[in-house]
Amino acid sequence: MEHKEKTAYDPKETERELYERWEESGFFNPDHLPGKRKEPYIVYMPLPNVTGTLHMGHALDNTLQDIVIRYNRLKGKKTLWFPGTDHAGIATQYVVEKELKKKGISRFEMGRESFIEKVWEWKNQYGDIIYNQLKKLGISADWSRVRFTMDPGYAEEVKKVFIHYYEKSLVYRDKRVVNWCPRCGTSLSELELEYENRKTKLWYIRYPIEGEKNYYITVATTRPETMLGDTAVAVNPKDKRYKDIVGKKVILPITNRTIPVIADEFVDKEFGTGAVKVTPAHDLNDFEIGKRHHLPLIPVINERGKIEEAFEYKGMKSEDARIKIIERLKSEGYWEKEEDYENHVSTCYRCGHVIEPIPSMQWFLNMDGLAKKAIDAVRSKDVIITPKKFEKMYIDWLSHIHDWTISRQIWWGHQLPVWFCGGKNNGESFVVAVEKPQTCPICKECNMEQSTDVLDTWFSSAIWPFAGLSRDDLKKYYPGNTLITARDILNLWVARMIFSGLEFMNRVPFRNVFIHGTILTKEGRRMSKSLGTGIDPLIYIDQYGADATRFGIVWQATGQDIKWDESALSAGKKFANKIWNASRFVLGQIQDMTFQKEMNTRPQTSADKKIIKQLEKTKKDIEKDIESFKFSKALRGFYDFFWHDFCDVYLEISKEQMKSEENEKETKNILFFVLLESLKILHPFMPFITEAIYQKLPEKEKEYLMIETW
RNA sequence: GCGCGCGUAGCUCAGUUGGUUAGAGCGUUCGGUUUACACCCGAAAGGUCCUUGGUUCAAAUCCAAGCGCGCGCACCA
Repeated sequence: MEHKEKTAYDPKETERELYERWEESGFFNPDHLPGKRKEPYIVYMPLPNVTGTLHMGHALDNTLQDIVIRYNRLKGKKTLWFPGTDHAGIATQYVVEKELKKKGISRFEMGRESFIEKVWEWKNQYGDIIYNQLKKLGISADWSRVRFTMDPGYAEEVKKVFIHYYEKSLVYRDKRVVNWCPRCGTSLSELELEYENRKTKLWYIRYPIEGEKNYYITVATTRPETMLGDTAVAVNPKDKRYKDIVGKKVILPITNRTIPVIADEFVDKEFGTGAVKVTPAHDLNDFEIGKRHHLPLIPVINERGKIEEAFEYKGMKSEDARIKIIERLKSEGYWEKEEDYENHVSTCYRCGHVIEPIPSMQWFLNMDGLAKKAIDAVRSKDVIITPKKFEKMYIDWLSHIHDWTISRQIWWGHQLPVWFCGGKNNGESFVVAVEKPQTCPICKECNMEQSTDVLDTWFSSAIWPFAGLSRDDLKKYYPGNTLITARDILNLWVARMIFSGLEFMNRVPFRNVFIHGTILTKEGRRMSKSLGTGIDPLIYIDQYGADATRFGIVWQATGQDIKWDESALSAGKKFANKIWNASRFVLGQIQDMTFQKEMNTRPQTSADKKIIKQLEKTKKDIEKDIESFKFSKALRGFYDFFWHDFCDVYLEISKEQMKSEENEKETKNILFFVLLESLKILHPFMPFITEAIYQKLPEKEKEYLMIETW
C-alpha cells in the first residue's frame, strides 16, 4: 500500500505550482515570448457569461482552444489567446433578479441604479470564480489582456459602433411588432427564442357578415383573446369559397366593430376554414398583412402580458381572458367548434416565459448589406467553418434574415448613446452622440435624457475581436486565426463577429471556425445549470487532476455530441500515471546525460529503428489531426504509440539492450529522445504532467516545455 | 412539414476514398509480488455493425425504403 502511493502520479502537488510559474514567466503574453517569433497565432475566447460558474461545456471549449494555442506556441508562433467575460445582459439580470426574489425584493422596488450596483457586485464575485476555474484547467490565455464587455474602454467602442451604424442609416428606430418577454419586460431577437410544442385547441369562431342575416364567416384561431384587436379577416385571393365575401365587412363579436374581409396570398386555403382573423398588433405575420393592406393596429395585450385598459377584460392575463372570451362567444352563439391542436409557442431563452408579440418602439439594425458580407466571407472561403455542415446553418440564417432588434428594455447593459429632448415633440426627438450634449441642439433649453434602453448583449460581443484590443495590439493581433465554439452561438455570435469585423476592420476576424459537439448528460439530456445537470469541472480536476480531466474531455470529443462518460477520466488518470512511471524509468537511465535537443545518435537495432519510425509517424499524424481539428484522434494516436509501442515494447527491449555495452549508449539516447519528443507532442493535451517531467530532465539549459521547439 | 446528423461489444464511442479474423476506453472473467508502473502485466469472453431490399467478386462503409433518437429551419393562423 505504501509502495503504491509512492509511485502514483499526484497532480495536486504539481499543478498549482506549475501554473504559477507559467504565469510568472509571462509566456502567456505573446509580447514576452522568447526567440524570433514572427508569425502570430490568435484565438479569441468565446466569452463566458458572468452568470455563475462554468460547466463541462466550457471545459471542453477551453481545453480545445488551449490545445491549439499550446501547439502553435511550440510551433514557434507568437500566440495570443485573448480572454474575457461577457456581461450577458438578460442572462445576468435574470439570475440576479432571482437571487433578489428569494429575499422578496423586485428590481422595480430597488430602482435602476441600485439594481445595477447589485449586478456589479455579482459580476465581481463570479467573474473571478470563472477565471479561477479556467486557470485550474491549465488554460494558457493572456490574462494581462483580459476584458469584460462592460469595461469603460470597451463601452466606448460599443457606442462608436452604434453611432457608425446610425450615421450610415443602418440603425433606425421604428414601431413594430416585436418578440416580447413579459417576464423580462424586454424585446428579444428571433435567435433568443426557443420553441416548445404545446397541446392546445383550435377554436372556430363565427364573424357575422354585415347587413346579412344568418350569414357569417368562420375563422380558426389558437388565440381567441387577440380577436379584440382584429382589424380584418383574410382569405386567399384564389379561394373560390370566399370570392363573394372579399370586400364585404364583418362584425367583430364582443366589440361590435366592423372590419373588412381582405384577400392576401399569405393565407393557406387548406388550413382551418381558409379564413384568418388578422390581428396586426399581436402577430408578426398579421403585422405584415396589416402593412400591406393599411390596417390599423389595435393593441390588446400590454408589456406585462395583460389585457389593455381599453377593454372590459382589462388587467387579466391573456390566458385567463381567453377562457372568458370563449365562454362569452359560446353564450352569444359565435362559437362553432374546437379541435385539439399542437402548435409551437415561442418562449424566452432565458426565463422560459411565453413570448407575446406586441407593437413596440425599438431600434433596429438593417441587415441587408451586413448579412451579404457575412455570407460572402464564407462562400469565398475567407472564413472556413468546420465541420462543413454548419456552413449551411450559417448561410441559411443569414439568407432569411430580418433586421436585428438591437434594443432591450432591461437595465443591465450598454445604454444606447441616444439623447432625447425633453422639450417639444413629446420627447420623441433625439440626437445620437457619444457624450451627452451640454445644451440640447433641438430645443436649446432642456436637460437631455439618455435612452433607458440597453443594447442586445450580442451587439457588444459581436465586436469582441477588435473592441477589446489596444490600437497597438490591433496592428499586431488583428485579424486572428481560429475561433472554437459550440453550435448554439454560431449565428448569435460568430456570424455577427464576421460582419462586424468586415464592417469596422475590413477584414474577417478569423480564418477558421471550429464547432465542437455539445456535452450531454449520460441520459442524453442537455447539460445546463438550470436543469441541474451541469457539472463543475473543478470536481473532476480535484478527483482526477487537470490533465486527466482534459484527457477525458478530448478523448470523448470526437465531433458528435458527447454523452458524458466519466470513465474516460479514469482512463486519463491511468494514462497520466503510466507516463509518470515510464518517465521515472527513463529518467533513471539518463541521469548522467546532457540535455539534447536533437537525437544525437543513429538507431542501431531493429527495435531502435522501429520506435523512431513509429514516433515520426505519430508526430506527423498528430500535426495533421490538430490542424484539422481532430483532437480526439490526435490524442488516441499518441496514447497508442506511447503506451503500446513505447512502453509495452521498446521500454522492455531497452532493458535488454542496455545490458550490452555495444548498444547501451544508443539505447539511452533513444529513450531520452523519444521521451522528450513525447512530452512535446502530449503537452498541448496534458500540459502539467509533461511540464513537470520536462523539469526533471537533466541539464539546466532549458526553461519550459511550454516554449520548447516542436 | 423541410433539411442535417446519428443508430457498431454490457456502457461511451472510433472505423479515412467499399478489401483478410470489425477496434479503443471503461466494465467482466482467468492468471501473474517480471527490479518504471497493481492507476500495472499477460490472456480471454463478449458484436444479426437498427430493419428490409438493392448495387458489387466483395458492404459497418455505396443506393432506396422503413423504424428509433437528436439537432437546425419553418408564417400555416
